[in-house]
Amino acid sequence: MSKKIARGPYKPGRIRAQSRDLILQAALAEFACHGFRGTTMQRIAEAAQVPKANIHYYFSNKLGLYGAVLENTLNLWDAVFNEISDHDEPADVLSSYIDAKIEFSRTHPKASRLFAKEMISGAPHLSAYLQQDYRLWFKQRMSIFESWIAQGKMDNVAPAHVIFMIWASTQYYADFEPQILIATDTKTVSEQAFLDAAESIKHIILKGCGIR
Amino acid sequence: MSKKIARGPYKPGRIRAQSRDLILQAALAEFACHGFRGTTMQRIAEAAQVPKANIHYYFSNKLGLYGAVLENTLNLWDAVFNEISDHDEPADVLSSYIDAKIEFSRTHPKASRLFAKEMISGAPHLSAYLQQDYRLWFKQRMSIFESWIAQGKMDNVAPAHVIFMIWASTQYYADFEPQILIATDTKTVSEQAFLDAAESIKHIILKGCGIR
DNA sequence: CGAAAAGTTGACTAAATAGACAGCTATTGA
DNA sequence: TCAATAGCTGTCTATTTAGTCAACTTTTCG
Repeated sequence: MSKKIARGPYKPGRIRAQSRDLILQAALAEFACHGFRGTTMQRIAEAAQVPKANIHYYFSNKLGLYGAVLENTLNLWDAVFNEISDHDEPADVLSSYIDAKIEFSRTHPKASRLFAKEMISGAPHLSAYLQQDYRLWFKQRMSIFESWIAQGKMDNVAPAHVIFMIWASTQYYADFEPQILIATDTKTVSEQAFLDAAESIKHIILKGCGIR
Repeated sequence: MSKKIARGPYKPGRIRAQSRDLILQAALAEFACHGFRGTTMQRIAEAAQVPKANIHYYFSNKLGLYGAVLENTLNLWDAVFNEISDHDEPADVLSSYIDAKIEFSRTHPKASRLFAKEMISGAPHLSAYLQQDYRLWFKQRMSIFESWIAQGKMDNVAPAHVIFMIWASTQYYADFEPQILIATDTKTVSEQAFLDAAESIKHIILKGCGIR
């Protein structure tokens, strides 16, 4: 451990070494798998291959580290949330969103699992982060769905439940991977399986909502 | 704590007092919320209102207790799994199954969450329990779907993904309750919300699969 | 009844854990 | 070059935790 990176003018707490990223990455893996209380600083240190004391150099304490990991994760979510506002036709909007969500599950399974663990535990550390934007996003999408229904572009299905169904179905492929592996008797969920999943979900959601 | 129950002929480890159920119930709540490692025997003891040492009278150790809780939970799942073999028409079969799954989410949210936590953690303690029956059940349903497709009773959608979609959508209402509460800005998920969810899921899945 | 077993518990122990801290090395910028 | 600071780490400590144990109370059944 003797890697350093270029550093700008001295501003305490601004620019940090690579170790910080190693720690965040290892912490995400551990927290996603064992939750906040179930994760030990020692295990994170071992996974990141840094001494435990080094973690406490970059993060005030365990909760601080967890908060940093959560924040990283939520920024990733936001990117997917906002990636769908260009199109107008329900079929295009939902298709893109489902594709983006499935792709997120494939490329960021740990982030998805961390989020899921938080939710299942009652979101004890999450409320502070989302509250504001989250509801706004949800309400806006709800009203878009309602206008589509009014225009006869889709069936009169409760918009909230459609959104929940999309979230549930797409996140499932990251969060419940073992269940998929056991059921399908395979070792890994292939990229093709993710693509197939996206196709099936799109078919069922679009046709099921009477779109197009 | 001085309640006892009627006991049969003396067979060590056969018939146990009410405390055992209290402990199992408290343990389910704690494990479902904090996972295996994140749960302490002390907290379970407090929740069950028994001394910690009493837990170790009924259960060999923490893992033994967790195993007992898991087994209880999986027995509940099995009941739902097998509750759908009477009907023949896809619409009836899927409707009943979705209703049963949503009802399970409503009445046994903790069991659902415990199961979800296990899956997200990589199912470290679960493999031993299901493996056998689980795949069989899955394969049987898959072939039923395939025969429906062959008979033109439903669209050619990959059966596995349909099942995953039903599992994901129905379990979501138990596992991700906080996400629902935040999104819909409510305090609790009402029974009516569960019924609405079931209706929406049934509508989308059935129509989406081209059934009836 | 009364001995034996079931059921219960407070007090203890060994291990694990979060975090503190003093001292070390490497890098910076004047 | 060199002092100041960033970056790093071995060691220690107070606390929490799983699990033990011996002693206690209640129930069973001959």
